[in-house]
Amino acid sequence: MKSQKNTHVTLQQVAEHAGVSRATASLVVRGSQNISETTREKVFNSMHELGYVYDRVAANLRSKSSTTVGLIIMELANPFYSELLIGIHQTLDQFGQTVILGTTFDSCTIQDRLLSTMLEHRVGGVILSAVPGTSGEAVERVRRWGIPIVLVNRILPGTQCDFVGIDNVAGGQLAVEYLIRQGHRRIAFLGGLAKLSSWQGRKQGYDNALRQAGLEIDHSLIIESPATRDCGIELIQRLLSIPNPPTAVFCYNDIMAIGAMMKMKEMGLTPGKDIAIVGFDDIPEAAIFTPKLTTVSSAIRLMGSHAAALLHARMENPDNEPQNIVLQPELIVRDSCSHSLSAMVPPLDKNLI
Amino acid sequence: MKSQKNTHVTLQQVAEHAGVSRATASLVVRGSQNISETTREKVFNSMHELGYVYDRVAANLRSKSSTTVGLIIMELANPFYSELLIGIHQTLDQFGQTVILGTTFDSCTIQDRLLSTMLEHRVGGVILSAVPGTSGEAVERVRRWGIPIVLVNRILPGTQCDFVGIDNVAGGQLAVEYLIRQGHRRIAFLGGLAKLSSWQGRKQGYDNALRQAGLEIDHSLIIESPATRDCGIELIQRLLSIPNPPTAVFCYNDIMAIGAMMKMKEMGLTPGKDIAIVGFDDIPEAAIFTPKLTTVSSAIRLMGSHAAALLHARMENPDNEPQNIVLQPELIVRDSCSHSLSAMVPPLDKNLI
DNA sequence: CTGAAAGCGCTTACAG
DNA sequence: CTGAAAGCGCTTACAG
Repeated sequence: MKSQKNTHVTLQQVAEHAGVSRATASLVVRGSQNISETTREKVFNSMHELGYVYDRVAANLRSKSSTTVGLIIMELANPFYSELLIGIHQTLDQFGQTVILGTTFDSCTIQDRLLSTMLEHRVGGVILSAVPGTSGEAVERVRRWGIPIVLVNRILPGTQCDFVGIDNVAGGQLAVEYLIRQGHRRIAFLGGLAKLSSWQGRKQGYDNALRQAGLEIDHSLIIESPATRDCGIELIQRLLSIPNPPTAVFCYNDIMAIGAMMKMKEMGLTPGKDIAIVGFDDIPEAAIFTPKLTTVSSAIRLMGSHAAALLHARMENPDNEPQNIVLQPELIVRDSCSHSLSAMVPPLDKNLI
Repeated sequence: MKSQKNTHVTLQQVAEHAGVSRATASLVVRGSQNISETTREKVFNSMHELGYVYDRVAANLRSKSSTTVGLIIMELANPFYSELLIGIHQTLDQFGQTVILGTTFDSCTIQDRLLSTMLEHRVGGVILSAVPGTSGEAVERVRRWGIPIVLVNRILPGTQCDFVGIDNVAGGQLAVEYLIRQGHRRIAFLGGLAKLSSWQGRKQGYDNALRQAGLEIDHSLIIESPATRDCGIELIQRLLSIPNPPTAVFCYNDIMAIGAMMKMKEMGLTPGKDIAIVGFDDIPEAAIFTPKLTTVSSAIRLMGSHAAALLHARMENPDNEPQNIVLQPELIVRDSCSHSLSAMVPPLDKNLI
């Protein structure tokens, strides 16, 4: 009657209206089996008539459950993370969980604050792409509360934890082997911070490929930097002005590769023709740039999807063994490294192949 | 002592440990002024010693408040929306609010479901980029629950609601006037769905600019479509094969413009030289593409930031007049439309300028 | 299948 | 500044 301004209808009121007890109404809302068809209908009718809205927050409090998951990433502006969010959000949605988002900008302080906030919000679990240098204590604090945590993309040494990531070694190797097959001998590894586990992996793959081809590692061709576009722009310039510049560049990630290619074009160079470029991640931008970027796919959405599934499994079964999911990368060949350079480089020693 | 597996510490226990009442402890946690320094310290010490974590969910339930905001957008894969999310998330963060995200994929059914979920989660407010064709009833249902709602980017006719968006008419006019000044006379308006308020605005701006220059509107140059990259690819092809093709194209948004330019390059055409292209939104990709896309900025992050601020203001002051924030667009001149075409087109009649 | 009671962890008055 | 009591909206046993 007086439902002009829907003053909050409670389950209590629904029960009274339907002529049943609160407990019964509660069972109906939660879809219990042991309720007669007629009772169920009576309750549903009352719900609709009164405009009832289930209060998940109250329910969660009482039953000590949770329908939210905390996601902590570096920043949204990086397409890698928005893709990751897409994957995570999509599969969490299927489990009826909603995500609470936090961005660290790679600051440990912010990450600590976010972790606290998530605990205060009683999240059912946390998906964390950890700031490099995160202490094991930080994740322990969360788990001591009985809140499961899965690490994504970035490994945390010394922590027994569910993890999902890409095989960076294989990825790096894939990229550099390809460049070698294209005839390149001087191949740079550009950008990324050496403290990141993903950098170490990719670098390892780079080393492996070079070594297997009998090529020497020239440390002047390996330059560290934050993995930003601007650094890509800056580093390629530096790299091309050294006495004996590389003919190919394996970039730490696509963002850097795109920065590098932009600068090259500005310098009058044609990426893929004058210098070969390979990226890592396969962000959407890689396919729209000219030339289209040859890159190693990180299967980002899939990674997100796995992270969500892993967390869900862990929430159901807290005491299982920690799982490690390592996705296999794939080389996506596009236009940023053609054969045209092979003429200028000497063939490999026969005995090495 | 037994804090191995931190069994949930409650405020009750903190109070006991500190030798104060529950009420006092509660006041301390919330930072009340009327507490003596010594009491405050005692309580804080106990909190740390016991490893207490404030339960925001319980607090919100009791005090009928909320620290979450629902955000409903079309999809995350569209850079426009991830930029919007960045703006919203950032300023909501400053207000201590966290966002619960939902994506509609432009389906009314999904949107209704999301709205319900948000209500069940007791969000303190909703920021909605509404599916075209959303009934006013849907937003009324939310507001009847006393939950404020702000519309972002897409207007909803007949709804009295806070709103923040861009001046699409001015934006369209800016773009087309620029093309006319560059010497173009046959200018297409490519893509977008006519049912979207933003399409109608941009189209209006297009009409205005043409009319003011004394140019006729040729309806064969106006093609509707979903605002996707693939449609951009498809439409440009169709547009260029008509008997008297345009020399310039104003695209509904940047995504379509990029699709169109990709196709043109594939066809051996140089965007900006053979045909001028202007986009709308200024997504990050616009600055990366070759040629760099000349476009109308939607000030996306700012829009998100305003939406968050508006919602916050409304939550504080539910009974104020609904506010309308209309951002002024800006033309970002880059490389996708040069002067080089001006030679091929006749000058404007003098009496029209 | 139902009802009465207790409780999730906090805040809200209100009397001291 | 403090304590005892009630209550936010729900779920959980448990006896019928």
